[in-house]
Amino acid sequence: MTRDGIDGEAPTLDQARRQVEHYGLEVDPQAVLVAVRLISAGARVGRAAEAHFARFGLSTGRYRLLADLEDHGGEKSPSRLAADLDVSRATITGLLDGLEREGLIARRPSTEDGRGTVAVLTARGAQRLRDMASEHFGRLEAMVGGLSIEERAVFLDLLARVVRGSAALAAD
Amino acid sequence: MTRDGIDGEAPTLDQARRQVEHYGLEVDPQAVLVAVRLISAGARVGRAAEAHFARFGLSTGRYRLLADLEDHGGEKSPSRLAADLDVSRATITGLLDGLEREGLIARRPSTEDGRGTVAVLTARGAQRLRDMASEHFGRLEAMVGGLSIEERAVFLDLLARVVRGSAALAAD
DNA sequence: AGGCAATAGTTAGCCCCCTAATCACCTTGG
DNA sequence: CCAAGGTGATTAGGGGGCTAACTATTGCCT
Repeated sequence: MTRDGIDGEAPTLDQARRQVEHYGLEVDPQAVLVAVRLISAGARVGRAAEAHFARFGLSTGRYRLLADLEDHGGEKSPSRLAADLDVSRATITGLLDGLEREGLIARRPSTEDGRGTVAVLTARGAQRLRDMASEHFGRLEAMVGGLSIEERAVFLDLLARVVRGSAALAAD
Repeated sequence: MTRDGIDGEAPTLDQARRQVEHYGLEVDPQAVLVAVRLISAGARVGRAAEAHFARFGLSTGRYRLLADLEDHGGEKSPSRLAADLDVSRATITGLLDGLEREGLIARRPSTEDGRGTVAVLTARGAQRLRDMASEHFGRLEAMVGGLSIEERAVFLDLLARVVRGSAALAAD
């Protein structure tokens, strides 16, 4: 498991230790390992999610947008979507373009703001969500099936704290 | 903290419950929440990492490649890099292109395989790693600073198991 | 009222990652 | 010994995300 070259994906404690020593730093190798594993895990999970949504002709971003729209009654402005999904407005434009091309959402001008637009979930979009719901949620559940209820609670807590800590990466 | 609209980023248990109910599924909302939070956290951390590496004129992928190269004595074939970093060979080609353009690595033809190339860490590349080491590792350490030693160990374990579970997303 | 900063949305250009297809070279087996 | 299949690397084309810059509209403030 700590072998080299075979699994080739998860960074090891040895690697972290070697690096820290190589530069003569006084940093805890385990802390580095946790950080590196999290970054690596994030990428892996992200790609798995992308493959998952591809089955339904969607991507992670497009699904999140659709689901958020539905949860909000089927209508929302792009700016609001950007804030709620925590991505840039430009990204929302791109996601809406794709979803509109497939007829899963529609854009209509805002009635109360001349600059504004509102994204509307179409019947087709709602249908797509319905069609995939069972398999989608089933797989999500299976993904965390290896953890007990208590472990899940602990994981949620730790994850939230590390995510908060990740601000330290980008700070300044 | 479970309020809506303010933090606008982390999905809530309420949302998960609403969705599951909406489709009349027998799925544990907490399990869904954990999965969704993980996916969302992965994206967030990934973007933070990208911003972090941008400070040094690198990206996550480029840094990982450089670090792996150094840890391996400064030389490795693209295929080997692809396997060890767990990305496609095409991605490695792109990363090497960028790094070569900046003079951080060089490509030279393999001596024992006419098809092969080997990526070599240049002095400039090694220097770049040295220059950023202190800040880089310091920030990584700060990122997980909110967790105690024991919590880090627990987190590593849970993370590994969830990542293993993420195969369930892409399976079939 | 008139000017000007703030906001909504889009566009353009960049990087990362992917898959599929291509070309070159290696290796094996009839 | 040479054809066929395998492997190394690249290219082409796609999607997602970002920032910065641009257009249009709003709304505040003097």
